[in-house]
Amino acid sequence: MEKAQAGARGRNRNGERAERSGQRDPERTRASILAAATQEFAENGMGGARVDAIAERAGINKRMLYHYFGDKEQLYLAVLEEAYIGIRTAEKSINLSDLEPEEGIAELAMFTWRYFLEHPEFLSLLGTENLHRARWLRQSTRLKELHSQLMGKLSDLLERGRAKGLFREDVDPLHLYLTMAALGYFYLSNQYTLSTIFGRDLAERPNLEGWERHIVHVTLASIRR
Amino acid sequence: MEKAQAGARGRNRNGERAERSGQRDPERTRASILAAATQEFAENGMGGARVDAIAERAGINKRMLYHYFGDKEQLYLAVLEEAYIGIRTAEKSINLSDLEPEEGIAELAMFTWRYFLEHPEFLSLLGTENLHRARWLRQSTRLKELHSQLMGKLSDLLERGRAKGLFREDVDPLHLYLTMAALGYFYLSNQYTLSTIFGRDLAERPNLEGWERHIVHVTLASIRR
DNA sequence: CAAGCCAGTAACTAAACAGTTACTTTGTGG
DNA sequence: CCACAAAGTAACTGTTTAGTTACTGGCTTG
Repeated sequence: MEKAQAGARGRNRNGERAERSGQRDPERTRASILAAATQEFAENGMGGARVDAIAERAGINKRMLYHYFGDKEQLYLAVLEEAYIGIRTAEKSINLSDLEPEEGIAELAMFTWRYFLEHPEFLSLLGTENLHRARWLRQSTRLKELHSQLMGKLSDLLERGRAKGLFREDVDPLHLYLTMAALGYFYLSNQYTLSTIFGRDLAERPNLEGWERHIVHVTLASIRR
Repeated sequence: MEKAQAGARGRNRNGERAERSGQRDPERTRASILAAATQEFAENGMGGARVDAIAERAGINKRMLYHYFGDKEQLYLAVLEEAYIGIRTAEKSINLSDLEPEEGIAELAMFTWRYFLEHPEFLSLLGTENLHRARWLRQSTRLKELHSQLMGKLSDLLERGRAKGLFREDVDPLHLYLTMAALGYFYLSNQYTLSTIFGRDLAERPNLEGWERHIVHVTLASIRR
């Protein structure tokens, strides 16, 4: 740990070299491989991604990729893990305790939508992972321990809304989560076929804003008494 | 046309041979290649699908595949076109004129859900096509002419419901269609990662039935006055 | 009934691919 | 300051892949 840190920030005899991005930097190399792999896997899927393309994108020698990650499959798993960690981390920072139940639900619906909108690579990786029936996700002990923060917040809001007589008694928090996620995921992940078939560009600003309002409306309508 | 028909049903001098699956049968060969390719592309995506695997699955020589379809990409396009034709054909056979507006909407929501449930290969092909930003769908003149029957039926039901004062005035038929489709698509296409993460098998009968009821409920709740 | 076209086979090819070998360079701790 | 470990490079290897070549066998039409 200390060794890596010393190497990374380059405190050597003559400081010049290290400051200007020093020739060696394991952490930066690892990070750039991971970033390049995320792009490549998101754009082409597991079957279409090319190890050589990842190396080129990362500006490193292919050998390094095997040095840091083992093989293509382990690299893919690292990418998937990082993507999940990203959304789970973002979920943690939401604070709803000051909000009324309806406002809180609306906030969570918008959070999910906006996260999907800003992280198309996450949606794409989910698609690839599901094509393979969660083969790598199921292998990952790290990810199986990483529970969604959203479910707890959702259950809490449902309880508060129920107590106020606003929401129905029998709402399943999982159903509520799936509803919000489904509306955002489908619109974005299928935007290309949908835009082509309906002759209407779903990626245009007004359409995106209209769909965000729609998600909030549908989500709330589905749980109200 | 007449030539093909004569060849297909094998009316030759000595009828025996032709009856027992005659050695030559262009239409059957073409169909079995298409069926095998549909499976292979659905299971592995465009990047992961293997031409040799398709030939083996179809029980034909790889040469025939190039003979009938040109190359891998054109074969994929044929598979995609057939898949869309399948759902559009099924849509045509729905008759809603005898139903009340709410019943009709519920019927369409259930139709969409059940079609997705019974045709996982269609969902998978959509996923692959969207990964590639509708690259092949956009090329296909056949598919761009093949409009969804559902939108017309939906608009009609919305109009009737609006006239009866049941539905809101400002419902966008496209939003309604996307809502129904999103709820079905996401649940099924992402069932593997979702089941893993939430520790609850979404493919179990009671869960599937519960989700069907949920789709109908949400869809109707989203348009009611 | 023969001429020619279409269905079908097997073996091949060139390129792309994941992964490896053998080597050099750089930084650090004893 | 040197020994050793980790970071990095270039060129290679065996395999898999899409697509082709050169051929055989069977059906239909004039």
